[in-house]
Amino acid sequence: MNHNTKDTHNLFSQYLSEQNLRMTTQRELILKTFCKQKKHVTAEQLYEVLKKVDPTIGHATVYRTMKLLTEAGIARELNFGEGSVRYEPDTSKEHHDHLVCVKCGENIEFLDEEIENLQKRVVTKYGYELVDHSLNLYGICPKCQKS
Amino acid sequence: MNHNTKDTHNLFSQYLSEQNLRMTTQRELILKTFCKQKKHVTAEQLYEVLKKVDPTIGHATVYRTMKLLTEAGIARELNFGEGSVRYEPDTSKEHHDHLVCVKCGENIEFLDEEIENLQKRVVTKYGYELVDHSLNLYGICPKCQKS
DNA sequence: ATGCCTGCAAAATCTTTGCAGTAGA
DNA sequence: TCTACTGCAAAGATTTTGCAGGCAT
Repeated sequence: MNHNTKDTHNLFSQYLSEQNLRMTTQRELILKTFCKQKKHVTAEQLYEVLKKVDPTIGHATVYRTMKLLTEAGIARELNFGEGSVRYEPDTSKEHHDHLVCVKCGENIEFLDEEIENLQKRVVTKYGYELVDHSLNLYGICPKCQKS
Repeated sequence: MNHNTKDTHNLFSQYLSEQNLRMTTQRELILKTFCKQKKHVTAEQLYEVLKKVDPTIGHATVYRTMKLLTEAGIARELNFGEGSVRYEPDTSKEHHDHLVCVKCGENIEFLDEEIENLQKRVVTKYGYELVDHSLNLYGICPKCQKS
């Protein structure tokens, strides 16, 4: 499920040194905390969690580090149209899309090979080179249908 | 292609009176101008166009009206992760998804019945009731591949 | 007249940036 | 040591809200 923290730490260290950047205690802590999260978090939510561990940490550091983690391929930005970006671990090999409940926010990750293949077909048809894609299905979950 | 302006005007008038709201000259102008746009516009871009016709129009009115048009089912919000929301005419009967070039922003609308059906299958599988969905494919267009 | 609507400006969010001091390698 | 990194606060960007006056019904 979750990334193995050691793996991502190595990945991040490698990315940083390639870019002539440094591993710092803050970046280590942010990565570790991010990987522990069970849900897709916003930078702000992650900041709130981090403050409990290290009250001196700053907003900007969280934002800057999440950007780095995204560039390193460790995190992935999700946009559900809420006004702020959410992040999930980016395990490229386990790509998936999202089914979000518009009432309670419950969030299911799914993967449908057929949809993936059809997407590639569309892209090819127009001569594009696929870089990324985002498929969000918005609905009402079984619980919310009852209430 | 575009909505027939008269149709949307009637739709909007009807929606407004249902909600005990009023048709105003500003709302008429915003709707008319929005329908004329060939590309997906942000509220800010639309405001810039509107200012040329009516220099007294305010930011807030554009934002408020686009929200109303969305509720009325005439406009549809698109989020390509740019930081601001774009709007397109929402012709529910002609639903489509988007293929966006990450370099030049060129934007192709497409519809793939098979993908649509597979989406419904996923939603049903999890017991959800489908409300909406958004599929964005990001790639590099043929022109940008060459340069 | 009633009360919705408008433009303006201020506020609210979310995110980025400049700066002076701090700390990795 | 050298220069990237940090926290802070200010600045940016987008969108929302409060208000006093205006306009539709």
